[in-house]
Amino acid sequence: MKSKPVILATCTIQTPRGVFAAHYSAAGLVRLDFPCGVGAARRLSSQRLDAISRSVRRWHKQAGRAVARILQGRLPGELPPLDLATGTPFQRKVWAALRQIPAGQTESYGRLAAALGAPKAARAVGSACGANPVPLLIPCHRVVPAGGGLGGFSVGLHWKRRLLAIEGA
DNA sequence: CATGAGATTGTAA
DNA sequence: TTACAATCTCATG
Repeated sequence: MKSKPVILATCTIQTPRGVFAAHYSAAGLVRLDFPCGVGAARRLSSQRLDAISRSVRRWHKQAGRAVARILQGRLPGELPPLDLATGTPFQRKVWAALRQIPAGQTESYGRLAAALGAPKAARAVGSACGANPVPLLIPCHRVVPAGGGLGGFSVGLHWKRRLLAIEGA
């Protein structure tokens, strides 16, 4: 039985680049939403921070600081715990590998696949990247096609370009 | 160098 | 079981 984690709180993160939304379960950060495009103000069921548990407040503080730092081209610092219960075993392996790519550096889908012991699963790795629920913190933007170009990005290619530029890659 | 077809893997419906 | 996806590689012109 695979069940989705229960979201306890949805909190916003204000940045010069827009408003992010972070969703938390009892285990940690479940998902990070990017600012949704053209001012289409999507309603967020955010709750008052003071009505939430102590741990969520701490996590949100860490998440907010990490996001802000990354957007400034600095290292994220300490991250909140991530609740990746939604992912399949393969996806979690991919996400774990993503977190080991240092800032300013890029990997190809194919090389990542090889690192996971499945040299021919490049395309599957791409799918797993697209399923990453916590972009930015899990740096899926550092993965590009072996043949050049940018590949794809779930939240919009302009973000991928922007993030890579910020990190100087 | 640009382009296209075929191979290949993991996932959701 | 089928169809799809943020790929790769190799054969051509």
